[in-house]
Amino acid sequence: MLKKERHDFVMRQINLHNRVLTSDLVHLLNVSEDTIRRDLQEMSDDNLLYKVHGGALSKSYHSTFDDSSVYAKEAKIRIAKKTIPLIKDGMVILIGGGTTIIELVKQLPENLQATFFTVSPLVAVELAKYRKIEVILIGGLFSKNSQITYGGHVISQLSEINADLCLLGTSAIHPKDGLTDTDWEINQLKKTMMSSSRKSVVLCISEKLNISLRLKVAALENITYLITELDPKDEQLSAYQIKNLNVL
Amino acid sequence: MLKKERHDFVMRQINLHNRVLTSDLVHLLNVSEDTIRRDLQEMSDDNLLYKVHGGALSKSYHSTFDDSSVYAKEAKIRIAKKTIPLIKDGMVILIGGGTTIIELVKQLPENLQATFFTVSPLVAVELAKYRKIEVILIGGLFSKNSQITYGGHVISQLSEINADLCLLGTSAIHPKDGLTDTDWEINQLKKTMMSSSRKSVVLCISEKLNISLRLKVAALENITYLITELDPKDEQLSAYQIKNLNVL
DNA sequence: ACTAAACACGCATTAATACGCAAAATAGTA
DNA sequence: TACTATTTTGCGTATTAATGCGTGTTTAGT
Repeated sequence: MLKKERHDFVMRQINLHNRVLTSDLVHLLNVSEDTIRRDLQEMSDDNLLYKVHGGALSKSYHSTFDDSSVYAKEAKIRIAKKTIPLIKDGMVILIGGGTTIIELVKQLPENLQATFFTVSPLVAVELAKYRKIEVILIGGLFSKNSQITYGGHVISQLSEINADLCLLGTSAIHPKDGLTDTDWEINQLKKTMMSSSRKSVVLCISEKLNISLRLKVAALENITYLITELDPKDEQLSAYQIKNLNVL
Repeated sequence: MLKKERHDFVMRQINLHNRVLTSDLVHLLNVSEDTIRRDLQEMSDDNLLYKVHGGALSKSYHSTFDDSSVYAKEAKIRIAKKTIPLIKDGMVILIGGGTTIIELVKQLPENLQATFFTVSPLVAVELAKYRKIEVILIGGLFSKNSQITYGGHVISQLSEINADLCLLGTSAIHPKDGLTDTDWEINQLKKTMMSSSRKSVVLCISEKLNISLRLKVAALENITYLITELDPKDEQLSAYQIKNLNVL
């Protein structure tokens, strides 16, 4: 294989997954580590990628993506870490939008093999970086506010799905009022997503606890897992320790 | 065998396989390495192929992945500027994916009021920034390679639409072979998009000119506008000056 | 602070290339 | 046809590029 072809291959991998491992390339291209390293070095000199120990990263990924501005990122990563054990190979999963969900997706294990349905383009793009994950983006009207698709078409598509797990971010949760929201469309969406899957997981940073908004999405009883960044035994969570709801 | 015949042979090989090895050509054409090298050098000088150590590559192969860099950005903005007058208030528009299209979207006038259908989440997100634009994201399987939705569901949705305009980026365009592509799914998609709209606009940076790939999307005759960053009178475009095709 | 993996460097080997020149092929002309 | 001018080709030789291996060093993860 010609050097230029290798370079293009690497660029494809990087555009695709935002990262490549030297060891993978060695295996995929059947050349020595040195050759790969020299390739990466050269491409790095040409400003085509960002070289790191063990491989290389997409330049754009590294510069344009401003992770730092994500609010409460640490907490969201803690939540993600606790959520991942619930996701198993072969599952069919409905996943919502929002920054907590995006953070979760970024933490997924590299070799997870699963099918994800989502209404969020950004989540779809992020999920697409995983080689073994199949992504289905539910189409419809695109909401400028919430950056998700909505509308009757979306609802009807969602209701035809039979998923194992439903992963949702939270606007507000309250011991008595359960899961609530302000936006009618999102409300409808979340309801449908929950009723289309066997189990539902609600990801919630602690500051959204004990808040109640106007539109009810679901009662606490209908949630299977509630995941926050807090210790499950934390007293802030005591009001949520009810039957059938696993607080993690 | 005459030199011209050898050149044609090489071009066929390149259009077919995207590459040729010097050593293969020596064997296939029964001439010395020097002759092959001189041939390749000559064709490279004529901008017909991209010469590398060990052989030569199709120009399209070379130019496929320069997207992430700012290199072609100027050209893309020029293209966008020329395209905008074609877009009028009230139109229903099908729009594809790709960086040229993204650049176009970024240049749209703030007050444009139109309805856009797209298969690209990234384009949808970008379009959503315009207050008066309605965005419909066509849902389906999400392609990791091309970052667009594809599959039967997408096609059937698209075919129900009756749009005024169809805006497409280009993989390759050729005076005889018309619009071509390598990827089957994208090919299907583009075909459907074009047949679902009254007029079609092809945005094409000049380095994609005179390249032919394996799968045919459309003949030149079926394109309404071809827009490049070049002056319409540029000689590189003379082969595209045919009836019913407006070169801008 | 320790260990395995990842890395950089120099070197040898092989492959690919460029260059000059002479033989061969081709084209043009009387 | 014969003769010359021009182009094209192949070969020998020198040069350059690409690759893999051995060595010692650096790095990341625990």
